[in-house]
Amino acid sequence: MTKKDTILHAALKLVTKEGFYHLSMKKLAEEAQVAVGTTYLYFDSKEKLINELYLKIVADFTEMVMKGFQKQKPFKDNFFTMLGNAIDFYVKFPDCFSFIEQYALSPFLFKETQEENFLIWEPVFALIKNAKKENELKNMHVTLCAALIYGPLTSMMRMHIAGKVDFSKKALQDELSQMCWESVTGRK
Amino acid sequence: MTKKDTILHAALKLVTKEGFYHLSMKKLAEEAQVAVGTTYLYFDSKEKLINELYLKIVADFTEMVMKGFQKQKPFKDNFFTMLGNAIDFYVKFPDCFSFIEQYALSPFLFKETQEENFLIWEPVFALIKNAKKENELKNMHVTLCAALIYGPLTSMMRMHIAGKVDFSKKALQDELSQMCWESVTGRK
Amino acid sequence: MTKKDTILHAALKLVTKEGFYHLSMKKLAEEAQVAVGTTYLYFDSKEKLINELYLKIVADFTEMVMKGFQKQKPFKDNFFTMLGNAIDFYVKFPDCFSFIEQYALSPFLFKETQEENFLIWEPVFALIKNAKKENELKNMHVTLCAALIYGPLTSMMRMHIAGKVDFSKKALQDELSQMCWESVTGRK
Amino acid sequence: MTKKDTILHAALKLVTKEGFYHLSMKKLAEEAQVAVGTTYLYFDSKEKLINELYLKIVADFTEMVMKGFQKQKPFKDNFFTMLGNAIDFYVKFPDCFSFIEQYALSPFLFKETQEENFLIWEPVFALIKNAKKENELKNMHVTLCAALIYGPLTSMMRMHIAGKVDFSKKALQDELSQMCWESVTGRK
DNA sequence: AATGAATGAGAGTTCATTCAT
DNA sequence: GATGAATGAACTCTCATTCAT
Repeated sequence: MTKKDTILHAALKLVTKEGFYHLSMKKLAEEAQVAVGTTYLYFDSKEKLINELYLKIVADFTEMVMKGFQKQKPFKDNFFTMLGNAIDFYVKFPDCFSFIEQYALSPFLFKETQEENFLIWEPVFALIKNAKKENELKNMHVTLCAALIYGPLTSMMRMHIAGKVDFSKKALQDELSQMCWESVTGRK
Repeated sequence: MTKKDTILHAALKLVTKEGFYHLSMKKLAEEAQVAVGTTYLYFDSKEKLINELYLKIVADFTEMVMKGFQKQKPFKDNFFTMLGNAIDFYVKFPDCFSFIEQYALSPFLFKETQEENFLIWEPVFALIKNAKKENELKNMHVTLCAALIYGPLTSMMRMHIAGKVDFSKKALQDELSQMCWESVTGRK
Repeated sequence: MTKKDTILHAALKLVTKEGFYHLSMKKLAEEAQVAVGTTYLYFDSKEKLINELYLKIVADFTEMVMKGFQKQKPFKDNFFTMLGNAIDFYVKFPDCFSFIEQYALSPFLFKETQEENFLIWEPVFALIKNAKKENELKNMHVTLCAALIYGPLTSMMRMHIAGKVDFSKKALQDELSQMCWESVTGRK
Repeated sequence: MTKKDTILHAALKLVTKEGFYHLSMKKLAEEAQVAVGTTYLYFDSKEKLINELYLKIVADFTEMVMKGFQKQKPFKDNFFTMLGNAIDFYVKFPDCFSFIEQYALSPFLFKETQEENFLIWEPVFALIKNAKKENELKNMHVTLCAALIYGPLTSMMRMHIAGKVDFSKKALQDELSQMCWESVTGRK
């Protein structure tokens, strides 16, 4: 792991544990076991660091989610593949989920537009576009469809992290996938 | 409006506009058009202020959502009433939505347990309990059911606030309600 | 007791208990059971209040110490009378001792000259002047003589207040007087 | 001089000049010619700084006073050595005297017990214990004996600092020592 | 490249004082 | 006379950032 990655990793851990509000460059440096000054060799500012971390996580997430996606495959296959991938990613890396959510919700925290808040949604919209062509979905607004897929996932993750439910169980994950599927298609 | 409410109102506005991260007592006082010291006449600390605001919003939300709920009514009526109420509240007071989301997502921002993050979920769980007795819901884990109801709503609101969609439109709201209904019951 | 005295009394109590450093007008008002504003009806400022309290205590002390002093009486009588009076005063009103000491030691706390720090010494110097005429004292610098009388008394009081010794015991008080007497005169 | 010592030195100077009451971290930093933040690199808090300074001064004082003290020497030698040392220390470092006095007199200024107020008395009590074995002292309570030694010294120093007397004069210092000696032993 | 002491603006909070009631 | 809500300057302390080493 490069020193840059070590720092990003430490940032992720601290943000998850204590939140943006309590993240300080000193604590970050300690966690990453480097000097404060070292951080600034790799990142122009705290803000840039956070943004870079966000983009990295989104890229990882997107890559993971798209794994196995094939345009020519039936929509149903792609749907379960991608939703399954997303669940896997979040359950495996709850810190990433936690970070993304905090980032998305903090207005102007470390970003100038709200656009990038929705980068994480890209795969969802890609999937929907794919489905539309096949006329697989119930007739509804595209954002609503996205909300029906991504919303329950985030809610489950929040409860999982809070210890309200154990979302690492395969059965529960499958249940979510199935319910989402029925929800947007109306079919079993 | 009492001075205390003026301050809470200003806090809500600022948190929505700039996020927790940038909320300072000085800016808050300016926004509320009082002196810094005045804030401390009504709240022991910034922390207490934020917590109080959160509890107030949750109380308002809960009250609003429960309006029209009647145990003896058919579950379907209560479902559409409550979900409609929730949508109305959030669309009418997007600041409240934004605040609640930030608060819930911030680990240990100003709270020691994660319990209170889920106060906002109370009405949802109340509704589900109500439904269980009538055997109206698809067979699924209770938290999943809650996620299928509350998740899409929050996702829609996020997109609404980001300007991705206009969720103030009655048609779209009804669509969400209908889709959620189908999603958790499997019936039209 | 007039309201003014009530306030002074509260100030004395608080300064003794928590020290100048922690004395606030709000706490003072609470202790005196008046409104903060009321304090300012009787004293122009915190500073003036403290100064007035100091002068009052010094006046009380001086009056008490001089009680029974008579120029025509033998020096020895006056010596034991006055030193006894001083001991009585301090033991009876340890708060006053504590206040005076703090006041005297705080450079420019609430005063512009150091002169008034020594008002409390007046009776001592008066006594010494009285003695000089009678040629009763050992040959020594007048300030040293004052120090030999007043110094041990303050030291005993400090230890008394700290609980190191019980200076309320008559035997110990008499011992101090006797030792001081021998110390400045060289006679039993 | 290390930066830490520079800061302690500045604190001592300011406390002497303006008193605890007016000591602010900003003024302290200015006096020490460092940034405010720098102070906090060396001391956790104002409180800790003050306490550390106190302990340092007491240690210096004690070391200085004990210099030349030898158990096997006659008590008289030790008495004059130690008292002379104490006088020297205070006359040479009146700021230290001033600081110690203020610290000792401030109830709960920055300390939780009154115990440490008396650290400065340690050498005095050590000396007395030494004397007791040799049966040199008049028969009196041990605290009274301590008061007869340390009390006049502090009183002289107070008057010296206030400009009432010039205690830097060797003759006056010797006079004090001699008077104290006679006072506690009854012998010349 | 790497360090961490140093910086100083800005944070949350307190408090002597005022003034409309 | 009496009140106490309101003020804002000043307090202690933090922290993103810099720079000499």
